[in-house]
Amino acid sequence: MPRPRRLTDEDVLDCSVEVFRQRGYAGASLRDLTQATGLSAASLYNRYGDKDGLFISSVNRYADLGISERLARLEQAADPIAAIRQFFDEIIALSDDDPHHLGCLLVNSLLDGGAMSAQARALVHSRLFEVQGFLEEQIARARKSGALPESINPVAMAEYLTAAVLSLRVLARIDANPPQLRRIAAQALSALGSWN
Amino acid sequence: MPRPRRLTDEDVLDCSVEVFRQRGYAGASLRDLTQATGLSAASLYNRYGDKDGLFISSVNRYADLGISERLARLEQAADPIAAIRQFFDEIIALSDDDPHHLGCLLVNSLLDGGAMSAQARALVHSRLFEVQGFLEEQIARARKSGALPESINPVAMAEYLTAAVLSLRVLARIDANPPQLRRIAAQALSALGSWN
DNA sequence: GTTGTATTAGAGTGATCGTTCTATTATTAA
DNA sequence: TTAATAATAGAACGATCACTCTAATACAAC
Repeated sequence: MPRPRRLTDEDVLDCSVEVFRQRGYAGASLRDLTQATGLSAASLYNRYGDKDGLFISSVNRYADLGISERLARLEQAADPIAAIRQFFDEIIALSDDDPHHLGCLLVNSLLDGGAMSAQARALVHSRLFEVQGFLEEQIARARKSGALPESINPVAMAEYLTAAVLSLRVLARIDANPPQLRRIAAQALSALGSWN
Repeated sequence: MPRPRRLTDEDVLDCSVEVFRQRGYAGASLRDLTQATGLSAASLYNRYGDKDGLFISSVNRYADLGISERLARLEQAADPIAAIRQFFDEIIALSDDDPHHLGCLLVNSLLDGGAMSAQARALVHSRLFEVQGFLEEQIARARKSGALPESINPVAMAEYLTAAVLSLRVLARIDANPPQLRRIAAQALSALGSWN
């Protein structure tokens, strides 16, 4: 019976995600956010409570689409090594299709010094490290199937590849070109075997 | 003939560097900065012009001590490969001795969305990529001396190792432990040869 | 229609932002 | 001493901050 929402949550959050990626937590003002989303301040506060709540919802929206969905799809692959390589390819494609160098909301927010809540900070951390869990799982799968030697430690290798992903996302925020990102990814992935 | 300064530039900037590392550009308020440095707002503005000027001076102070001085010293080493390994060791030692996880001012600022000037942003970029220049030079030296094979491309390898440094500094900002950083560094450095 | 309810726009809240002004202080050259 | 000069402290500036209040609005159930 109530008046219907003019904008869906998805539309609103997709806009706020862009603002937070561009300006960071402290740098994104409520004016920026209302202008970008098209929602008035009152509406934003009714829906999300406060700026921190909007940020948390934005992080979840970003991670659901950019990470969880992607990882769930890639986990279906028959070949775990191919899944890892595909993941790196997609990360680079993301960076390639980012003309304004917004970078990754999670990586940007990791380093962000703004006064976000401890809850928001923990969320950023945990959503980002879904990637490490995925990598660990695929490496363990590959080891079990014999595609990777027993001598490889899944935890250590996943840590290493996660670090490589972090660096790719940092470089995407600045001026790195796709060929450079591909070279770096190939070098990092060579730790998994010589057929790169 | 003028009244002498109560605090030296070095003292002031060492304090402002800490604030900017902790809070970022947008997150560091003038109140934070005056409290940390012990200088009144008027004094800060007389010396550095505005917040952006103070930030630029802070970045230069940080990079002079943390990067330029370090690289100049390591460039004196007889063995370029050892110089590179030593550089990674020192980066990890820095991260180890960072109980509040301030991280690297340059890397943090790279991703910072705050409204710093284009000049400040360019400065951060150029000071950080002194590292890549150093790595490239050492790799070229090692190749010339036969310590590295001709097949290694100095530019690509320097890009790769710089990416590894970026990831180490990102991890230092969060919760990475020294052994993890050492494992990641060793894996990255293994690209230079098998004696890691 | 009427009623009930969530949504909305827009003005308004005190607090804090970066910045500047005023007046005072501390020092040295003359 | 005195004059000249830069540094200082602290109050004050308008602007903007995150946030809230008030009223009007738009819809569904009845």
